[in-house]
Formats: sequence, C-alpha cells, structure tokens
Amino acid sequence: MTPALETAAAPLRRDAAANRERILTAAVEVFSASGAEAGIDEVARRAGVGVGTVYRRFPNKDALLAEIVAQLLRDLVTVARGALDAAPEAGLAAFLAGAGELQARHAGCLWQLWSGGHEGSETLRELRAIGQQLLARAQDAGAVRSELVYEDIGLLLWSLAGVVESAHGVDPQLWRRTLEIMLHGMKPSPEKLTHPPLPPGGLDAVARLATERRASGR
Amino acid sequence: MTPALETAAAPLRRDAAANRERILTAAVEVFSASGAEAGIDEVARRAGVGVGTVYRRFPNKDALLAEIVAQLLRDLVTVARGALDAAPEAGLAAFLAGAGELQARHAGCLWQLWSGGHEGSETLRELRAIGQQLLARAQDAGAVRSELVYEDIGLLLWSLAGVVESAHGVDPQLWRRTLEIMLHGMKPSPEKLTHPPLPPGGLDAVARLATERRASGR
DNA sequence: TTCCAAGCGGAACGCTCGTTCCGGTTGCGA
DNA sequence: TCGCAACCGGAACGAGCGTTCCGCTTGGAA
Repeated sequence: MTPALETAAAPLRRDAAANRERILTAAVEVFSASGAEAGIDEVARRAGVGVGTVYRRFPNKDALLAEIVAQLLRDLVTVARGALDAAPEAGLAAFLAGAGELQARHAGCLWQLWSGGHEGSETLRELRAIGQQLLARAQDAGAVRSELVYEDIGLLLWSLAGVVESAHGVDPQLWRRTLEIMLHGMKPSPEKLTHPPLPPGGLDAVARLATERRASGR
Repeated sequence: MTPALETAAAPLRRDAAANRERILTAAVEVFSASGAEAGIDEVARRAGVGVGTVYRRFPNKDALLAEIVAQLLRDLVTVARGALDAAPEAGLAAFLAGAGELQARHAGCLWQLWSGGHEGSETLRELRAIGQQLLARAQDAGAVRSELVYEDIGLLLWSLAGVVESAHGVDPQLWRRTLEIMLHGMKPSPEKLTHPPLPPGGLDAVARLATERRASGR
C-alpha cells in the first residue's frame, strides 16, 4: 500500500514486488481460512510461488505475520481517524464496528494482533491516542459510562475477536450482535462497574505476558 | 471424581489410579500456564511420571484434553444447577460468574471446550437445558432483554474466554469487569438488538466448523 | 541485443513433538 | 512369602513444518 517506505533500501524488481503482494494476499486468505498454524507451503501454493520466494521476501513466518498485522494496525488507525468525523456520541461505536469488520477480514491473525511484539510501535501509540479521544468525546456527550478507560476498549475488541474467529463460518456478521450487547452495556447507568479496570498501559503488559506464555509453551 | 464410571471396565491398580489423577492435575496446570500447545513431556515431568505412563492412561493428547474438558463441562453443569437456586433475576448472572471462574481455572483448554467434538454429549445437552431455563426465568423476571436466546449466552461465554486467557497474567479477575459490561448490556431496553441471533443449535455448527478449520490448517 | 544481479521453484535438511516400545519394577491376590 | 499381570520410565522413532540451498530463469540497464 505504501511501497515507497519499503523500497527505501533497494527498489524491488517489478515481478518481485508483484509477488510480494500476492504472497501477502494469499497469506491473509489462508490464515483466515485455516488459522495461523497453516503452513508456509500452503501460502506459497495459494500465491502461485515457491516457498523459496516467500522466504526471500520475508525472513521467516513470524515476519510475514508481523507484516500482515502491521497493515491491519494501520487500517485500524485509519478507521479510528474516520470515526473522529462522526458525531461525538457515535464516534466510538463507529470505530468499534469498523474494527470488528477489519478483524473479521483477518481471522486467524488476531492473536498476533493483540499479543504481537509491537508494544513500542508508533502506530499503536497513535491508535491509543485516537481511541482515548473517541472515548473521551463519547463520555462528554453522555453516551458512554464515565468509568470506562481506554484499556476497556482494547479488551472488548479482544473479546470480540473470539466471536469473530469462531462464528466466522456460520454467520460472518454475528460479532455485530455481540457488539450491540457490549455497546448497550457501555452506556451510562447509575449502577457503576465495580471491578477495577486495567491500569493505564496495561494492555502492553497483557501482550507481553501472552507472548511469554506462548514461548514457554514450546 | 466419579471413578466408578471409568473403573467399570477394569479397576485400576492403586498407584495407577493415583498417577491418573496426578496427570490430569498437572495437565490443567501446564496447559493453563503455557497453553494447550505445551508438550506431553512437560505434563509428564510436572506429574512426576514418564511420558509412557501418560500414554498408557490416555490414548493420545487429544484424549487427555478431552477428559479435562469433559470434567470442566460437568463442573459447568453443577454451577448451572446451583444457579437455579438463586432468585430468578439473579440466576443467570450467577451462572455466568461461576462459568467465568471455571474458565479462569482452565485457561489454555478453552478452545477445546467450545470447539471440541462433544456436540452430541449428554452433558452438553443438559447444560443447554439448564441454561435455557435460567435465561427464561431471568426474562420472565424482567431482568434480561427478551430478544436474547440461549446461543447468545454461549457466545458471551466464548468471548469472555478471550479476556480470561489473555489478561490472566496481569489481572486474573479482569474478566469480571468485561462480564459486568456484558450483563448491563443484557438488560431490557427499548432499543432492541438488530442483528439476528444464531439459530437454535447454532453453537454446534460453530463448534463443528471450528474443528474442521483447525484440521484443514495442518 | 547482451549480460548479470536479482529472482525463482522446490528438493532436502533438521528440529520439535506426538507416539511407540521394551527392559525393569511393583501392587496385590493366592 | 511368591508370582505375575499390570505398571513404570524414558530412549527412540517418525511425521510435519519452518527454513535453507542451489541450479535455472528473467527483468531491465547499458
């Protein structure tokens, strides 16, 4: 999408650049159909290239997944920016709906999205900044309960991911219903939430631990 | 827990029976600490036995996981039964809270819980029957929106599982906050949910597809 | 048109992990 | 106490998958 950035080092030959895109597209399709445990050969076959080609473009499978997730993260920021244009009381809901759609298109990579190693990334920081803004606006407009913090948004998206991944084959839109329930639950109410939220920046800690946990499992 | 059932075929020698329990306990600990991808040797080491012993008791890894999940399912039924004793407007919430706790104690096995191959199991049928009863009571008492169906409950638990698994290391109780939001969202409101629910029995279809998806990934 | 750096396919390698196998050990009925 | 069927530990095997390697092909600058 923004080839100008990658080509900084050395402009890819035209066929190579095209293959890179084919590989990324195929990978999203394969992973979303079979989960991220799908083999590289599967991705290569789908892209119509050999495994060697995949490995010349991406140093390893994790890097391939990371690139997909990075793109997804950028798209999330775009969606969030768009939601800033909506009315204050609707912006947060619009973002969550958009994020749900993006997640639905990337089933299989969602674990890497929320637990990947991009804690320090600029994109993630930007997403947080805009998300906090959307939340604050919705709260000021009286559309969302004041106890909510940004970390709650992240967790809701993460739990939505479960529905997205599991129900994808039966009703690819089912997550919308779960989201509706969550949105209702986020509205202001005299009955406050009692369990404390994650501390600020807590999502990073969650991501870090999830990665470690995975590592210790092998 | 109910050894009388398993011993129907041939009573286990005392040390063998003890080892079986040690293995199950160790497996829950290991899987919940490192995910279900943890190796059998890890489980065996934790249980203080050799891998051979694990395999004499359980034909393969899937069977070990299945036994854990079967026990978890039985515990869920117990919790659900207990919730029937609560006031009609509180029973469903009590069940969900209890189910959350059980899930928290079995992080790592939750995927197998919701996608395992026990679609036809008697326990699952019983869970559904009680769950439907809890839901109907809550609806009759005016505590829960009338559009909700049993399948929504299953999906909410499944999405809760995501929070349980991911946030476990940072705040093992954090799922309670997400559940609170969900519970608020489940309350009656003039603004009805618009996206249609899963059809009756739809959870089985979800489970079946999830299993296939996994299989095609290998 | 020529030439070669860059690219390509896919066979082969090695590591991980589930599973099997076997020689030694032990609970427990007689 | 004796004898053996059941049990035990852990080395070894094999399948699957990520990764590497190498001989052939090709885009595109000169």
